[in-house]
Amino acid sequence: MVERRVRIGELARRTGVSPDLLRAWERRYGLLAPVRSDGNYRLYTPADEARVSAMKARVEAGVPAGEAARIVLAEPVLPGAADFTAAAGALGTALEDFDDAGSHAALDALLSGFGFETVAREVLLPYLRRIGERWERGETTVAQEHFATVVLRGRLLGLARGWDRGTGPRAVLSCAPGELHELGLILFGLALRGQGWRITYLGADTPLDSLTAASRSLQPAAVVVVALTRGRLEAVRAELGVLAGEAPLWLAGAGVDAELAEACGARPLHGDPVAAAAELAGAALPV
Amino acid sequence: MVERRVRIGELARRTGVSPDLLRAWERRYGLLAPVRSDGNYRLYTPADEARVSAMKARVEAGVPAGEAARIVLAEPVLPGAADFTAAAGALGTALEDFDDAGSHAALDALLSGFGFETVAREVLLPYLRRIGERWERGETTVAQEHFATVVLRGRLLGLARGWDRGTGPRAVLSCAPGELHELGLILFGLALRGQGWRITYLGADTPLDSLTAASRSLQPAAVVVVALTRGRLEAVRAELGVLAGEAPLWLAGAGVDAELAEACGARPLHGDPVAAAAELAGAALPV
Amino acid sequence: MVERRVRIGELARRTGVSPDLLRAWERRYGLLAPVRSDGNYRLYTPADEARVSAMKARVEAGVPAGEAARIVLAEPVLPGAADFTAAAGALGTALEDFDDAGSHAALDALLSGFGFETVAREVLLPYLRRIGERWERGETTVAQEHFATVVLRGRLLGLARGWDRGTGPRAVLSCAPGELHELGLILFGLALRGQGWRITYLGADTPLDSLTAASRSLQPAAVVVVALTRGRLEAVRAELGVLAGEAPLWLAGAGVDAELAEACGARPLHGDPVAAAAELAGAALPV
DNA sequence: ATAGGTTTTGTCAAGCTTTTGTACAT
DNA sequence: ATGTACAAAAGCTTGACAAAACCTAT
Repeated sequence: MVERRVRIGELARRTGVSPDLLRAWERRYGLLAPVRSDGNYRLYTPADEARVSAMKARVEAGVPAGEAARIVLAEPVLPGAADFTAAAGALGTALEDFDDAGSHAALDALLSGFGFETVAREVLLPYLRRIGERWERGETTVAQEHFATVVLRGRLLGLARGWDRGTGPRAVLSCAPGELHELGLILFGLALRGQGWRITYLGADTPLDSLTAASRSLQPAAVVVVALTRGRLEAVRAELGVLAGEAPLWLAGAGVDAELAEACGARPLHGDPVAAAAELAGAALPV
Repeated sequence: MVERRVRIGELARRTGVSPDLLRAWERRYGLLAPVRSDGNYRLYTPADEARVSAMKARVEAGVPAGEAARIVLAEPVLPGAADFTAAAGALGTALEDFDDAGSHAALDALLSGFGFETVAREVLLPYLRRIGERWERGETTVAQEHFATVVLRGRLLGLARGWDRGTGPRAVLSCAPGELHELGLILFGLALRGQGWRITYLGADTPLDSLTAASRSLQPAAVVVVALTRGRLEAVRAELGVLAGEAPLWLAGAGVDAELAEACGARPLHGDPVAAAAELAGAALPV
Repeated sequence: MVERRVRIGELARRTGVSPDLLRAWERRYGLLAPVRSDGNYRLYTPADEARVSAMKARVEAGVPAGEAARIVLAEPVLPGAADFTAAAGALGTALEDFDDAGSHAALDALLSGFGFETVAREVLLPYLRRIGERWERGETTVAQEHFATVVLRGRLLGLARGWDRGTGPRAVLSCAPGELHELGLILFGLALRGQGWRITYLGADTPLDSLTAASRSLQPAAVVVVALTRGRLEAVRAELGVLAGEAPLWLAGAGVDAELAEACGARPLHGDPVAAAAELAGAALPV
């Protein structure tokens, strides 16, 4: 295993603790003992990052720095998977570090210790939200977001294997034409699968006629179209209306509102993907 | 295989890294070792391009260039395609070595690459069969088998989480009293879940009154009792008869034959757990 | 366990009692006896915070300060949590109803909100104790207990994933031959993992030769054997003596007493699984 | 409650070194 | 293409400082 090591400035950026303070914590409390590069630069590992984050959290909670350091140092270096927040933090760190193996390990720990819905709601959705916000503020690099997306999508699709089998009601899922963000849609599908539904997944940027063809051929109990911006749906408002005439159509995502849904003859889903899946499962069955 | 090779300008254009910098990375960190053309031009392969992209992504994420190069060079050029037999072999080795984490990693590789039913049929069932044969021949249990059973059981129960949700028919699964081998029953449950059923799992060594109580409370579409030896079932033949009177009872495992099942008023299931699950799903639904 | 301690200002902010008054209560009534830091600062524990809150509530209710202090000092310190009891109750209900998914959801809520050790101590151990008492009184097993045990076991083994990784000392855990109650052993393993140990888990009903083989192959810092009844251990007393000769052997569970342990050349562990893990971690390390 | 002294802790400065992308001459 | 050079950015160490928080005693 090759350690991912960063210098003090990067650690400072990631943790929000200034380089000066990091050095002070090292000098005064022995909080960190980074190895040095040839040029005598400090090199920090992800475990160090976890320590600093823990320290910072305690200090912000009002614990004196010296005490916080004592506590952090007394804790085992490797927290067991039994610790939810630690595992969630490890996932974030691994994704930031382009650490493919580490990301998978952290996800494994989370998913084997906790239910999928909890992991989705408490870890994955907040992470997606954070990426979105950072992207808006221009803080995250394209490469980083891309890496995280690829890792998560691959992993979630792995979980999704065989999700179209069984005897439950069937749902056909797609992103609106032009809409490329599909992680939320996959989470939605997995949550719905957890309720016993069968999923037919068409993925990102699905042309409306593909969707209509699938709908005609499968006669699903629900057709779901997701869009993060309103424009994507308005552009195909007419076709959606046609589709709604022949299948139970649901619209989801931030680009949806009640007015638009009604205009299409569709029904809106609300909230995050996990909540929306519960809403659909509750509402569609009695029909 | 003839490599498609490009010159430095083209590589720079593709990766967004200037030619000067590419040369600097080669000189300082040995990141690349391109072959030379007749005119002493550098010629790069797709693997080189992958290296440069990985390097660039890390540097943009804040990792110092020297560190990034060290990491990129330490990684295998192409992450080996998941090879089924290799992963299966790794699983066997890890289980022999009492290596919990290694076993999980191997199982992860198998399950993320090949789907549950394949893994069950090609790896887990043969393993169970081998244990069963040894046991039949009266060979003393090999020490590692105990560990392996515990690891696999924990892992499969992890896959099983939430398997009673949904709208499908419900099955209540149990081992006969005294029967401790439950791996097969878990595989059976997972295969049945794959068919859309809901599973209530009572596990090894289930007292008959526990089973009867669960059956009354849940009114399942099937109650399944497993035993590897005939004696376990004969010992509770009377109670099984009572249970069969109030619920659809199925018997499975090597300890079952048609005569015994009939005598109890139950129906037999045949073959390995995956096959038996298919049989139950096919036979129980039309009822 | 490392205490989280705060200084007087933070305690004042948290309780709404001024630093001056806190010092006065200490001087006049001996309400608190905080330890001092190197620089002679007072350091308060969460128990102190509970005391101050109780004191404040009484004073505001009109009780004279001296009287209030006397009452508070006579009371045991117990921090309560309403959220916690609600989630614990939901778990109990779901387990009673054979509701697998509901049980997992309740466990998710507990584990992600309160941390493993708290949940173990406040929910799971009392549950085990209740089962144990019923069993001792010879009451027939309630059907639900069987289901509950299976669910909890699967869940805890999920949390245990990867618990043999890391660099800490290694422990090999097993139930004595014939001993089928393994929930306590898993809790013990998880608590020990929380102390930084690596765990190799052999589970219920472990033949002595399996245990010996694992011990020889892994050379652990501790081998632990659990039994709830004394007979299980006496039946293998000779083999335990041999094992104790080649590895540090510890015995735990209600079936252990000092005399028996000494006769085997082993050392006894006391109290519930979490306490026993702390005992082992404290005693085995200096060796 | 105030006064006067001590401890804690985040921040800064000066002077020097290392890293790393880019530039230029041959 | 090669080899050398350069300069901006980032780091290192030592030492110090000052605001906030805390102590005791009156």
